[in-house]
Amino acid sequence: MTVSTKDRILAVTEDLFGQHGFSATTLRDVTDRAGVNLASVNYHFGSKEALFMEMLRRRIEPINRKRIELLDEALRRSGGAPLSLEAIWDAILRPLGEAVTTTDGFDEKFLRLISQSLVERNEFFETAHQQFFTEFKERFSPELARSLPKMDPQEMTWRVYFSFSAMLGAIIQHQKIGRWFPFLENRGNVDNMIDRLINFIVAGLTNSRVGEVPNREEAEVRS
Amino acid sequence: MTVSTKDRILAVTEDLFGQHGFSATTLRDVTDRAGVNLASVNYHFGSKEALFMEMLRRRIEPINRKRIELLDEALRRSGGAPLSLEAIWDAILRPLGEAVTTTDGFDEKFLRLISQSLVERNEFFETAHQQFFTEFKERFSPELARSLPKMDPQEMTWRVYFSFSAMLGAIIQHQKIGRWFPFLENRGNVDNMIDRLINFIVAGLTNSRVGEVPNREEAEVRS
DNA sequence: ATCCTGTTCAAACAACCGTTTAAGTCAAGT
DNA sequence: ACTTGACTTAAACGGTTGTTTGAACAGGAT
Repeated sequence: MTVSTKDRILAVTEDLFGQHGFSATTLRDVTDRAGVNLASVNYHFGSKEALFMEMLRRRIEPINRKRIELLDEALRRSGGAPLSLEAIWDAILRPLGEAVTTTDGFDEKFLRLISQSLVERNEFFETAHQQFFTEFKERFSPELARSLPKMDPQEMTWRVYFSFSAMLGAIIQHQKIGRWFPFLENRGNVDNMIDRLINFIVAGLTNSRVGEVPNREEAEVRS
Repeated sequence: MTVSTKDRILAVTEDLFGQHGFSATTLRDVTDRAGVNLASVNYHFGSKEALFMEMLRRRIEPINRKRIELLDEALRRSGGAPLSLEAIWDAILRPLGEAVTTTDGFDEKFLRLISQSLVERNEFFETAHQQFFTEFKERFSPELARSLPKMDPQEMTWRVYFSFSAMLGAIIQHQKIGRWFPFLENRGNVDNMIDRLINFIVAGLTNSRVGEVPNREEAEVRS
């Protein structure tokens, strides 16, 4: 089976963008590695920018579609009753987890691609992420509010922000996890990491303490 | 008072690197904006890479130095007794907070600089961050273990990883906070955000639940 | 006055960038 | 057989890149 020039270019672009970012990736790098002619990029995509936009769009859209699907499905099963925080964050994290999973663990190339796209200062890259967040605010935010009805909205917003920070930070830093914590078990198990991340996030969201940090010096005994 | 050519270059480099990253920042951009001659970069720093390394080194080193100082100080006050988790994370987060604070709130330029440096694939940039983590593992990690003596080391490591993810994610995503949550109060208050982040992290670290997510559908009632 | 050292300057260097061009290929449609 | 349209190709385009060069400048020491 032969792969089309277009797909060959897109595949290589994913790799190189994840490794070096937009500016440092040259079209000659892409076309040489893909084994296609330099001009075919401008022929099929119009420009370098359009190529990278198309590459990112193809990767991000399915994830967000799956997220909405999982949320709808959970709501259907609950009969419209408020969901558990675990179910909500499962719908957010599991499609992302699937997208970054290969047959043998994490897809480091794709993780780097996401990291780069989050930092890249470019109109499309920002609107692409912005688009997910409007979806999130409209669909997931009300569900979180229904599941934590007694929480102050301002406090809730901060905690949701930190939850997202933990999620995105975990992705961005993932390539360093092996170097930082070489003895960590289950490093390659995506579902295991997501389970642990959900536990961490839910604990932060349901924390009973509000306001300033007491910041006494001595430790209280904790289990 | 006149500012030296070297310092003028470094200041502009910080700005432009934060805005566009390493590759997309040209030396002509830097020297034009700084009002100095193009060749002065290679004269004072040797190369473009060396310039960016020096720029980052000058910014990161004081933060890590201050972190160790705060930890030592807290241990002196506690007489060597185990510290509260809040005190430990205060030592980690407060120097970072100071570094990204100007007279009127967050220093977005510097936040972007850190974000870029975390994703940039470059030998020095990686060893610079690596350096902090060896320091962290040798000094902060044992203190965390002393403060949570009953916790399984593997579980602890995962939670520390997520804590760092939340911290770095909060920095990287900070530029988007206004667009995502326009009605969020206290957005510009650095200390306030750090207080909230410490609460979030400590809740995640002290979470009593371990293992797989139960993931039932209906919400339990939470305060 | 002369030399020395550190710095600045305009100009040029070769290499590389994204994009365009025009000719060439090849299979399907008539 | 001929035409059409989609695609590929090598070569060139003008512009920009980081770096180097050698002359010019300034100020203190000899």
